[in-house]
Amino acid sequence: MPELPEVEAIRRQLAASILGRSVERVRVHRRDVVRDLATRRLGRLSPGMLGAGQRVRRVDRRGKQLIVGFDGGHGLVVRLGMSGRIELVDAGRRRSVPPHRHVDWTIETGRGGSKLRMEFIDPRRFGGVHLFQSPEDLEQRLLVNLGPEATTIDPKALAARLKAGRRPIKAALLDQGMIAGIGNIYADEALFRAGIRPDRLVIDLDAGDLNRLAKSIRTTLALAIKAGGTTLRDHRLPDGSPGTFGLVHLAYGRSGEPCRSCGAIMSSDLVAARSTTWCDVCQA
DNA sequence: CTTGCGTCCTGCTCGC
DNA sequence: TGCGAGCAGGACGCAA
Repeated sequence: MPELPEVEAIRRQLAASILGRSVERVRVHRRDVVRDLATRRLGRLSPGMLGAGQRVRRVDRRGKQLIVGFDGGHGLVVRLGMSGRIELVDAGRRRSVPPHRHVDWTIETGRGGSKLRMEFIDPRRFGGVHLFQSPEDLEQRLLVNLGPEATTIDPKALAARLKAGRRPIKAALLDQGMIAGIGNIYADEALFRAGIRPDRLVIDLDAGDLNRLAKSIRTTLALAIKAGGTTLRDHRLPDGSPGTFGLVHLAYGRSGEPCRSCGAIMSSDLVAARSTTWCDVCQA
């Protein structure tokens, strides 16, 4: 499940390979993954709307969203959802078509005619490709409801955003309008590192809690990005390699196992309708 | 307004 | 061994 670290690791590989390159061809194999209101506004979906015939001018990220921009300021936002991934392969290499490959882009590399193929693959189809017409359209329509970036969150911004909500802190962390980029894995990891139980109500957190939480969010995400994210099953970097952060998870997926800090058996339950794991001793 | 819950979708795991 | 139920969850729509 790609969260901020997975998307950022993907973005870095992608940018290194396709930034400044020309898109020769775009093929949409499943129209309904191109989910965009703009499509309806603009009428027909054309390859040019997905970058065909243009250069890649930006490869950015906001929260969990991957942003690819083309000449003229238009572009697309890839949401990976649960099982989505971006694969980058040599277009000349013979290989079987991966199942659930919904869109692919053929990209010129400028080196002796070899070409790359970028593929959007998403079995569960919780993800999709959203089109924007300009940087303003991107900001105002696709990114407008996102809170501040989790990678750089500070205690003040965190407190201002959370206010005094009467819901579990984990539910607030999963809310992209509060902070952008955190999902189920990194919510559990950050809360463990901050020593805060996931079911603590936001209103019950004090300044010390928020300080530790903001810091743990930043450090957890930084470490995870460096590791290429967490590969449970689906996540792969564009070159096919897995992320290795799962090897050093302290909370997520460790229900019933000994706490890596104190040795107590890790507890788990549903919080915010998501499976949640924590340590009763280390988190208060 | 805030919060909570059902829905989408496929593939994997588990139990009988 | 085979098969069906249960589970995983990001974002969104709707209800209270």
